[in-house]
Amino acid sequence: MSERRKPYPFDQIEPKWQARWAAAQAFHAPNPGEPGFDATRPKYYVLDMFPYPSGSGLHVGHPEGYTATDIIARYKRMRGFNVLHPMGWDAFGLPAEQHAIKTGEHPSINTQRNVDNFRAQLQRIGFAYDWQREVNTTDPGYYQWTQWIFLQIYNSWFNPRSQRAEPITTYTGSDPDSVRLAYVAEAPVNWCPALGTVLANEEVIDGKSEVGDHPVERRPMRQWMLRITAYAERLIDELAGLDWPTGIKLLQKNWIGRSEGAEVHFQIAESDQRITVFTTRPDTLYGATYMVLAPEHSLVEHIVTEEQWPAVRDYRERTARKSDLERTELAKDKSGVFTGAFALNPVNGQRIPVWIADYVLLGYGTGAIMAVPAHDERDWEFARKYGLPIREVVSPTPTLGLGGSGVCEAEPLECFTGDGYAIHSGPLDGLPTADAKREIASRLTQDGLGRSTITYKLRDWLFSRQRYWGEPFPIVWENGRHRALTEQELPLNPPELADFKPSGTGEAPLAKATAWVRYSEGATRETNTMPQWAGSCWYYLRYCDARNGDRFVGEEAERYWMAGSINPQSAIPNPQSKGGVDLYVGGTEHAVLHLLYARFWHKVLFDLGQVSTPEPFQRLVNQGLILGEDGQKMSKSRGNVVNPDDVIVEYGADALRCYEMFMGPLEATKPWSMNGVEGVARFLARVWRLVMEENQAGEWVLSPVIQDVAPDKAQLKVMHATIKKVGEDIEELSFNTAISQMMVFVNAFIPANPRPRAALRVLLQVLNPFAPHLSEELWERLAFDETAPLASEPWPTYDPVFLIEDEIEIVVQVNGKVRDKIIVKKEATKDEVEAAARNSAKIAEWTAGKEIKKVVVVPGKLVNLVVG
RNA sequence: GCCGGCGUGGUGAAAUGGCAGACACAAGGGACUUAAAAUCCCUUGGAGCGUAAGCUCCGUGCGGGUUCGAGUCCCGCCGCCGGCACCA
Repeated sequence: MSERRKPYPFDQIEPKWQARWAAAQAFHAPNPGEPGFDATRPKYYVLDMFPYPSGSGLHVGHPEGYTATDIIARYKRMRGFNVLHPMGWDAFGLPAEQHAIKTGEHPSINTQRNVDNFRAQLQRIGFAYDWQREVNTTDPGYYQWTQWIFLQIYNSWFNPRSQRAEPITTYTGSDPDSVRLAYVAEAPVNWCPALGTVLANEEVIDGKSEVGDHPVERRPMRQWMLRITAYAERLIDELAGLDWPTGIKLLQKNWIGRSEGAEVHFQIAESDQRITVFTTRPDTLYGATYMVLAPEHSLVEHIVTEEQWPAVRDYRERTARKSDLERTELAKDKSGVFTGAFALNPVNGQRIPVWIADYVLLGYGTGAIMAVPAHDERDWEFARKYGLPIREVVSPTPTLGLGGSGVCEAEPLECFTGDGYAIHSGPLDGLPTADAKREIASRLTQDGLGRSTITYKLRDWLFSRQRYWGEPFPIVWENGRHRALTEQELPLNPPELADFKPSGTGEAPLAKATAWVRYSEGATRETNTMPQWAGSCWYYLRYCDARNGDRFVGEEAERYWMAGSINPQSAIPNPQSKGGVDLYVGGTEHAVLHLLYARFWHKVLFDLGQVSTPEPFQRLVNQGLILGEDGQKMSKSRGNVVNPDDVIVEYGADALRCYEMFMGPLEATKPWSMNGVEGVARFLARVWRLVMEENQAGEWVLSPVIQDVAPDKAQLKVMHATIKKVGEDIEELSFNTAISQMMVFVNAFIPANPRPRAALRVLLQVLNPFAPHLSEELWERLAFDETAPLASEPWPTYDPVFLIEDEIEIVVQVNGKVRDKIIVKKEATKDEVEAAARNSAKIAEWTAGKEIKKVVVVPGKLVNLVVG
């Protein structure tokens, strides 16, 4: 690209202001107790989802959300808030480790390089971050506290009576290890051979790893788990008070998957064993014609008959070998094997066969079901395939006279899964489904055969990884038992290694550091590391007090930034803030993982009295995806990735910022357009030329048309309308329309001669959050304030008086169609407006010879004449 | 299959139930210039009528409904995008 003249010298003014901000620490927010802290101002905490500093640097998707929060941060500062607006790095993760495996270079070196690059890129965009609060999850001063929080979790249990986490010392049972919020379990896990590690359910997509798309198989392994299921109820209920998009709330709700139903116990015939099932349709109990256990269910070996053993064993092995992917792919074609055992239906003593089948999952409910093929699609399909009986017990309509059970029980022709009325169900007959559920549950409870219960899809969080580049667990093993390190032993640093490869056996890379693993005579360290989510579960808390060496966050700082309270006695939030992070902006990809995990950790810390709000993020906004110029998702392979650095070189950081916001609504998915960037750059150049003009020598000098004259009436209206609209639009995160309004302003003032200084002052003030470099530069050149930068000016106020016209245009409609426009005085009464409308010659034409049946007058807006 | 979200000019989009298309992009025309770039001005939803100022009709995915009035609210479809998916 040939060097062409810049429409305005952004290449000089942007680095100049960035250097000044850095030198002055212009956007540092002091904590309570620090010099410069102003306790009279309310707090505003505006947070970005911190990035993983990848080797490829920023793409234009990053600055979308970051610019939105930056505008809010700068605006709220001007509005008199103490603004917390920090940035940091989610720097543990697989790519750095894989780079280390390839090159032998320690992952911290590569990570540091990437972090430096990301920081430089963000600083070139001119974000108003408080860089003194920068955090890095791989910094020992940070992960020390990640490990510390893990210990809080490890040393707690969930007391079902209080419904909260309590120190493990309050547990009075015999086996505290069985109730800890962090525990070890031998469980079938998602093992990914290619990555050499296990993965959380959430990290497995369609049977393949989310990272790298490698196949994943089930394998039983000893793993650390976090008891997030204990919080299932609260994680759902407490969503209600949050200002989150309803879609995200629903996603979390569905992920947690609460379902109400009942547990029912079935006795195994000729055995002392019993099977407990979970069902949401206990009202169909009379229709249970067989049972199914998950193939891996521990009861299987106790009940299977000798002659069925070979078939059962064979089926179990085949199932175990199947990856999740195969299990999903084969979902359409159900398979199973009869165990040879029979169970007794607790309500009628009927003998029904017990099968195993992989359409029943070990991890959900009790891992066993009663099958009611007449009223469940899956059971229906299975029963048809294996010729099992189908018994109808719910009728879609109240059928009178067919109540007598035992008679006339022809198999139904199709499966009916809706609600209806119980039939062939003894005492339930005739009851609508909801009543039948209640009735049977109370009967089962009375007879000790079952009870009402609630089940969740959510599983406990598999929290260990066989990786090098993660937080080591602050745990040692002695005589087969785990115990916690003391706080004084933190941070526990990972060992130096020459080779970062996983062993491939499922043993973690840390196991290779034998000297490190040996803790003492007879005690060894845990060799797993924590997943990447660990560090991001609490980084927003660390920002509140990022350099605190004694605590994960100082109490006073936490109380102020999270609860808005400067009262040491209580955490009663400031009425201006609902508490928590006031605004959190990030992508939808974190809707269930990060946001659920972080809420869980926060609630544990809240229960333990470590933080003062029950929820971390009060308001959440998802920015939409930015597509490539071709309308496709940006990717290296498509070659449609836009690098913000290139945009800055060509058009400047302010143009990048403004274009990102002008593209469309923040939450919408929208394609990039370089032409669009150019259009916004043109707007900024017009702002520049509103103040500056080029002299004969080609130098930029203050425009002589700028004079200290009073703006005229029309100009005042534009000025005040702009202050009003830009302010309101920022509050609503409607940045694209705010920029439109500023364009209207500029279009109105470009022809003005003389050009009133006062008008320019207003424009620079409202433009500042969007284009901070340009507006500061012009502010300085116009010398509006010799000492203070524009960024610390208060937001201008508007006077509605200037928005009202003396005469207003009224639309006159006939039968809802616009037929004329009339001008009336602003104080005209309804009757006067109506009279004026009737007086219009055009209207007379349209209403000639017709009867005016009705007149609607909307003051200041329109008159509608209804004729017939 | 289930649950969300979205359908408006050539394009990105705007519109507390009250003039559909603000603001931009692209396109076309003009001014300035030796020329180009930059800049400035004008036209630009579709169809039709008029020499002209202008006027008329149609138009927000499709079909109904509520209302004086619907892009906006309600019901039923169609299409696209995202999430979940044997969850008993």
